[in-house]
Amino acid sequence: MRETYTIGTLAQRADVHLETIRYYQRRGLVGEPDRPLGGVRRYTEDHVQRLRFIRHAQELGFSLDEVGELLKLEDGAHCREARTLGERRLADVRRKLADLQRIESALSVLVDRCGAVKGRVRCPMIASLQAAP
Amino acid sequence: MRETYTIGTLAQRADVHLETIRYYQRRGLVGEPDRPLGGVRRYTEDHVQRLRFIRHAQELGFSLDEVGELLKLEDGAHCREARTLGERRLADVRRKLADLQRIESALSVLVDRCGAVKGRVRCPMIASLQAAP
DNA sequence: CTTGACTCCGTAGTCAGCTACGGTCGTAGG
DNA sequence: CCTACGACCGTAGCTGACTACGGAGTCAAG
Repeated sequence: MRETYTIGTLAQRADVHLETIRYYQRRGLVGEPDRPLGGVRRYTEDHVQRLRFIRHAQELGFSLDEVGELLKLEDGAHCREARTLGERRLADVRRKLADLQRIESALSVLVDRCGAVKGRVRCPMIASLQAAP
Repeated sequence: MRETYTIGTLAQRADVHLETIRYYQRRGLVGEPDRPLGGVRRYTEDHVQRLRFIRHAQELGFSLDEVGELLKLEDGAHCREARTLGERRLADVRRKLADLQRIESALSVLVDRCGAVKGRVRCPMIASLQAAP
């Protein structure tokens, strides 16, 4: 028969903070098993899986709301919907990537110029921040 | 003589929300002029400049705490310190960039695979989220 | 001198994703 | 049976950067 865990053990096995599990339950991402007449809930390997699913999705940048959407497609039979979610995420990631790349190049120019400065010249980093709109 | 503005006008000229200015004041990023005996404070072009400085720094990814540090170097005479701040920021930006790039490539592979799927095969996106740790 | 727009000020709410606290109850080991 | 350790539960706090609200005061135009 299947092993079961209390919430603390589940937290350890899935490497997720206990309070985080309770938080996910409140958000409806993780189901709570019935508790036997005022007893203690027992979780199964399915719950471990689900917590891993959530973490994997988060690692790809999905928000918990989006994770909720993905969990509805858990049976793997709605690939088009999953793809749409992935595309949205990808678009967002690419936007952020472009932003960061602009920042990276601006910043590295400034840092380099600060390194090249000799004597009492106005600091290029500060000067750039003071520049017109 | 110099023009002065009330906070609302300052907000318009610097294109910053009025409450944001008050927030910056509380954080000590922007000084408040004395108010003449229970009257209304009057701001100058210097304040507009400072708000722009803050926005520029934020656009390079500096946090408001870091902006505070930068503002201490406003005279442009402490280039080494400014450079150090810039380097820290740059390191952080590059870390985030690397993270996002990993996400981008993982996600684009998955989206592509979802696009290539024919028939009733298990959705690659979902399958990947369900995969082992 | 009144009206109405604006300022001042403190406090509280927003977003996301947790994390913590504290009192009460269940339960496993000795 | 007693004692810990943990589960349960609601609620509150945290981060960062705002944004909103409400009541009192000020100021300029008409």
